[in-house]
Amino acid sequence: MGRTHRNVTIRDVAKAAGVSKSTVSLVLQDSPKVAPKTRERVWAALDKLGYIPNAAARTLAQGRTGVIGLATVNFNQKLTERIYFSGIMGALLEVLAEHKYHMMIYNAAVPLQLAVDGMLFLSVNVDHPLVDQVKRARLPYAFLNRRTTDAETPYVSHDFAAGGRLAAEHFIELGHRHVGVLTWRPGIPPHKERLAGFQGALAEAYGGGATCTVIEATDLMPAAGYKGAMRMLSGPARPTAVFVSNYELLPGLLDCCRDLSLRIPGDLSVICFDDPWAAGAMDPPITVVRPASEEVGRLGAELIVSLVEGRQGRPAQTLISPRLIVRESTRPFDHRQ
Amino acid sequence: MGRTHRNVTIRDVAKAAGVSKSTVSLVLQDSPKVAPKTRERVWAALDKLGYIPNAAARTLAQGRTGVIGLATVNFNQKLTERIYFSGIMGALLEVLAEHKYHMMIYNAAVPLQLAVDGMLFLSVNVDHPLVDQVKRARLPYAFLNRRTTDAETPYVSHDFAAGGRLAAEHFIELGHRHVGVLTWRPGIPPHKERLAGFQGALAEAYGGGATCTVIEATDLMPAAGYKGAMRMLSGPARPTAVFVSNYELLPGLLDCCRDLSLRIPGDLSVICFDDPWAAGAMDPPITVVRPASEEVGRLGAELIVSLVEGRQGRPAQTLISPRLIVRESTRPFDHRQ
DNA sequence: TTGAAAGCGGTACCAT
DNA sequence: ATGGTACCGCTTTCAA
Repeated sequence: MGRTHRNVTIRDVAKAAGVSKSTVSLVLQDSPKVAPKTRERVWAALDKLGYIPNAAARTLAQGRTGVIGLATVNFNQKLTERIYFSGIMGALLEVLAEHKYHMMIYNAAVPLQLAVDGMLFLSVNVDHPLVDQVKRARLPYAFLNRRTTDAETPYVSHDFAAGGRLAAEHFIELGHRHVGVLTWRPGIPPHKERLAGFQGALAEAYGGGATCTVIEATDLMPAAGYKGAMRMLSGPARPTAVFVSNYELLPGLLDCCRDLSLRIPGDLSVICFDDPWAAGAMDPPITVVRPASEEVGRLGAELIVSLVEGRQGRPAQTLISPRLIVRESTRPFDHRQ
Repeated sequence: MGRTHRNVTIRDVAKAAGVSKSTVSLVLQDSPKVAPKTRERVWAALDKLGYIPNAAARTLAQGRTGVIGLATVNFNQKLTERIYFSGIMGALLEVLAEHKYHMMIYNAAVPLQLAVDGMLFLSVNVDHPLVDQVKRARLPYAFLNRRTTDAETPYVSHDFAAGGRLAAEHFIELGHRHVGVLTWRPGIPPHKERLAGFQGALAEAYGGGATCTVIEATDLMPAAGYKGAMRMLSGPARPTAVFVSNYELLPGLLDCCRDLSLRIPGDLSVICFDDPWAAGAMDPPITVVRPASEEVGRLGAELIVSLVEGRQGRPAQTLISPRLIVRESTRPFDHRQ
């Protein structure tokens, strides 16, 4: 399977068809300026020799690749298994395909050979060195799942704060005053914003008259979720409602409730950020705040394509609001408790 | 963000440093043949001008891209959300990065511009037109999640039949004789093999002395799983154990059991092919046959790299056996029932 | 140690 | 309608 023979080039085809390179090139581009008879002869030669165009040569000549890059800091097992990855990925690929673009995946671990017309940064911080390289190459780019403070840098992200608010407001409506948040790395933007939104809504509704216990899991393994949940739920000042800020912590929480014989939603209301697989088929079906990852993917793809193709149509900065999906893990606070 | 200015080329750098293109090229490749002083001058110019190499030009000159392609027939929302996709993807990206390759994703929906050193086909049938194109281009390639009948075509896949057998053997050990399989499209290779393995083991153990009800879901939506499960479980000849051949059908089955007040594993033992998210945190934790997707990704990446680089090290055809993970959804058949 | 020049495989302009 | 030819940006001989 090695590359033994030289590949067939446009030149070979030209010779075989008895025409010039230019003519073959025109035929390949379906130009109307070629006489039907010539066209046929060229096609025959193309077919017979099994011509396959050389993408690099074409790119070099045209200055465009027909490829959009997707870069992230760490494409690894953990990342690709995360729920938001697959959602975004599918939408990106669908929309890019509609616009006739392929996608190249750039791993920050590999020295990057820029061979794309534009770049999407997925969950990459704005000040990452990768970004500089792309800027220097003068490639159009946009951020996904990250927002920026300036008004120029294009991005499509979730309104994480709105998501947090949604959860808090649902709890508030149900009369819960003693609530908890199970989170992870509350310092990084997406989690920080969820928490801020949640606490903001709480403060607006109750002023200081509510308690909100924030527990930070040490990592995203089920065991860490369990331990965090245990810390929150085993004490005397147990909250009556918990917002799980990251879906990967949910199984641990559910296990913990089972072990403590806490019924959901009887003893504890639960909202999960993210709508993980089978959340609706769990026992009980879990109320979630669902970020529209597909939407981010879709708009992100449209955005980068419009930037690449120089259309200025769509807004360069978009924030998508998550949706609250009420299922059966939340219920009104029972004052007789 | 348009491409206004021309990009800095090796030629500009050469002029700025007062040397020739060749010297700059040598410096870029860390060649020892350049005098230290010259090297420094060139570096300074490189830096000052913010030079970014043009990948297409380099590829054209060298005949290699440093990119491996991943092609599938339909990269869409549904696919990327499938459990095996993320598992394979993560492993592929990790291993390719170790070997300094990026990955290009080819969507069969877009006319394919071959700009890679080798191609992986993910769940693409061997006779698909895509494959022909790649063969004609004389690119090394390998199949993932598909096996071939000949002895040459390289592939890495799961031993789906072994997976089916594993499930059946577990049921047999537990004394179940009346079993069911909830499947989908039993005609396509991966599903066909699971079913064949399952039924084969059953026949070996019991000869004709067992009943195996096979129900085919109409699609992979939860509702279809529910309907299929209902057909299997609501009749009088209800099996005592069910093998769910596709994880996407599992939620429907669980719902159905709840509605029919069938306890798992008390009234029904359940094994699921695939180990979906939170299967171990469900109530009860589900016994599964887990295909080693990461392993397929890892070996697939190693394989294509070795083919591209002309090393003949590793076997070209590999089948990975799934593992049975016994949790709490299976138990011995109770003859007093 | 450095430079000149010939490709790599296309595209596109300008003649004819 | 077709052919000649000058690029596109980089690598890689080959001479000097």
